[in-house]
Amino acid sequence: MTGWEDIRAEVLRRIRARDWPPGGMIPTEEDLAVEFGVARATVNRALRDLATSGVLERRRKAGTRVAALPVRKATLDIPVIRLEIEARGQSHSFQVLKQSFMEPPVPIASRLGLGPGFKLLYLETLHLADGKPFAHEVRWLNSEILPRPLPDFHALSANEWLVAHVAYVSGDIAFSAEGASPREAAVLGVAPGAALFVTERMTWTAESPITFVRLAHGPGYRVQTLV
Amino acid sequence: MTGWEDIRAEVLRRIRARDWPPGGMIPTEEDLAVEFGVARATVNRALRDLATSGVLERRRKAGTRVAALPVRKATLDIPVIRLEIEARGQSHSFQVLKQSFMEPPVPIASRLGLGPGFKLLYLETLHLADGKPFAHEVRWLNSEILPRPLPDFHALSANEWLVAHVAYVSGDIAFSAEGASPREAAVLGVAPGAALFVTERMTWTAESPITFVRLAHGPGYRVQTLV
DNA sequence: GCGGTTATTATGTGCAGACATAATAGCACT
DNA sequence: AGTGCTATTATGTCTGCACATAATAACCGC
Repeated sequence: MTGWEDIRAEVLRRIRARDWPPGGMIPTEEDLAVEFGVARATVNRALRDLATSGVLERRRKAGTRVAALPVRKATLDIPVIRLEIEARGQSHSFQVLKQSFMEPPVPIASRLGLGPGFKLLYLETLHLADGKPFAHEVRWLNSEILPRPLPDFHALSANEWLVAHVAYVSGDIAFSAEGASPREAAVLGVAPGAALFVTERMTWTAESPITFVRLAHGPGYRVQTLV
Repeated sequence: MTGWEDIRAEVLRRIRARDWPPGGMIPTEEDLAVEFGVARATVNRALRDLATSGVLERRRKAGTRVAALPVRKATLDIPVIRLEIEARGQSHSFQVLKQSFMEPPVPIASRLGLGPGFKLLYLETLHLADGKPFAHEVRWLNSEILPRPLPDFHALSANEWLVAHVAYVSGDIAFSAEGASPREAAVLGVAPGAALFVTERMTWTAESPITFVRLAHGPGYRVQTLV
């Protein structure tokens, strides 16, 4: 009956009821274990979970306190774009607009840690939801990690091919808002300068960069999450 | 020497090295426990952690498999705006531009689940970083949950006052890109229609809405996270 | 007082064993 | 074949105990 989730819920209730006010200390794991009649490990699991979600702050010896200014940790699911569109009940398709092998612009090369003269595979793709423009994708790919002959990115999106075939190690994601460039405006069918939701991703293996992607989403795009 | 984090690292290495390919099954916890010479609970901790970050998919009896299309779970820290600015080494200040008591527009009222005629406290605030406009905040507050007399939101921002005094239960956050309204453009000092990064939050107690906030961030604002 | 060493303490993590639970696979019966 | 029960199995979680670790508190010599 009293699992660690029940304990977590009860602790959360006391915090929200201000039994344990923000910034205040709460009892030790051992005290709570006695009170709830469970093992300390069970209390630990509950409190650890609340700590990772930003509700509690824990330090050895110092004890556990309720976060004064809780840093809300929102967990965003970032699915493959095809699944994102299909989850809305729409059908996904895409067109490869451009494909070439060339030197990237300096800012991108430097962010990927590449010296001058290093050429990358450039791919420009338009993603469609129910046939209507959904997002504009610009991608730079390290061709050294690709097999020969090059895979056919017209058949399977570069994203999904990479997920299936290339071991990644690390990466980062950034979100921002940017005005549509003339090119983006034309491709997405919006006015130049229109506000686009942009996500940029970089991924790496242990040694070398894999890819840089910039996805520009048309108006109305929202990323949402519960807290 | 072999803690659960080492096991997690080794499992991740094998996944990324394609020893265990996407979509494939991995050995049972018990087998791995024997192989690594640790208790099953330790393996469980490692695999559970990888499952919550989207790398593994686990089901009872069915076993554990490597996610075929890993849904990257990016965890965003959403701090109080003051801390966000101070973390950049800038100083935070704010101005309350408007404060009144009135009926919210229909879309906001309906999203908060309020009937017609229900009045809310309206607060419009400009947040500054080193004295320069940083974000424009529009907030609707359920005045029924506020003490009388009303707290002075000129001294302490509404956000921080709420965090310190009101028990919340649930909420959601959404991110989008929107063109600057004339009002926003004037206040933030940007051109009308300029792309703004907008975050909208709603929070609730168990019974009633607490607040709706819309934060419009000026150009250059980015939300970033490692994966 | 002051600075540095030592003891104490709360959390972090480990182990072995146990039972719970969900989902599959196999079997029996129609 | 199809259906429904049962056995099996991998993960989920709990207990009780142990030791590790980090940070505070107490102490001591000067």
